[in-house]
Amino acid sequence: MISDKKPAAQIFLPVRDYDLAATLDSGQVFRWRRQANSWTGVVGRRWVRLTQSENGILAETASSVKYWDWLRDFLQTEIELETILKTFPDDEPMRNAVTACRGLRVLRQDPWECLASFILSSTKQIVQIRQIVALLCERFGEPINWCSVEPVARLDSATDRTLQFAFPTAERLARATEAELRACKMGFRAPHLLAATRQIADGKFDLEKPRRLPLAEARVELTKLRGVGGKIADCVLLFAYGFDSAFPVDVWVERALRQLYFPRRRASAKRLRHFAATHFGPHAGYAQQYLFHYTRTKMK
DNA sequence: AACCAGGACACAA
DNA sequence: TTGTGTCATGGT
Repeated sequence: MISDKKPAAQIFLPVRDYDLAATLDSGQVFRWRRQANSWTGVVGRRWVRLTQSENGILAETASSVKYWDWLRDFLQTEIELETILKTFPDDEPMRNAVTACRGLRVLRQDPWECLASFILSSTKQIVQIRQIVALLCERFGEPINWCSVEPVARLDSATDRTLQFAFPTAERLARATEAELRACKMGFRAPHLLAATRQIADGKFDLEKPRRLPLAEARVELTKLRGVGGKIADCVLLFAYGFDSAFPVDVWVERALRQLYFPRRRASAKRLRHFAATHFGPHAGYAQQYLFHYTRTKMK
């Protein structure tokens, strides 16, 4: 296993209103580790360390890099956050969420990694999803170049080994057995992941197709995959395909909607869906992420 | 020590 | 259409 020890390339991405911590620790991605005010993770086949500063983000990679578009795209540093925030409804819950989570961004992930990760997410706490994904990468992922982390700044010494591997490809996972997957602690999600993986590896499902469809059709398409219902489809549509109006409703968001918008009323599930689909505007998914992170962290 | 977690699915009424 | 049981696993 090759370790360069020191980063081989770096770039400074100037950006304001970007909160790395809120973004990387808000349940969109599951492979990022914090040490001091740096975050280490893997994007595609690249080990990356990001360091927040006042005027932007310093990015360092273990391998040499010529172009950085893949990272700007992943981090979404080029978008005008202010423009998006202005489209949010001007009500008190939304104002509180935005104030509490200023600088939170919706990332643009690889569809396969996002899809597989969220198939593993059902009725799991985020910490546990991280564990499962870590095991999956260590056991089935390709080794990549990485840098060692300073022991002094290291808060989580046992877990950075997983960042020495890329996220496993669908082709590799398709050759795994259900027992091997269950050994990664994913339980009843193992047959789901395996079936979906094979649909993709066998070419029966094209992960590029949803990109070309309107939201509603893309959603139907994704739910053809085993283990993918409406909620997980919405996550992938929002976090990977860039459908900003996709609105995932998990237990936290449902709780937030009932609590913040329908206190002391027994809003039906149908009414809640209608509210979610109409109240939050063209970037509803973005608003959803603020509500999710807000209720999960700030409202205890 | 119960309770709960970024659900999906098959099936009932 | 809405409601139930089931499926594993570990943190709090």
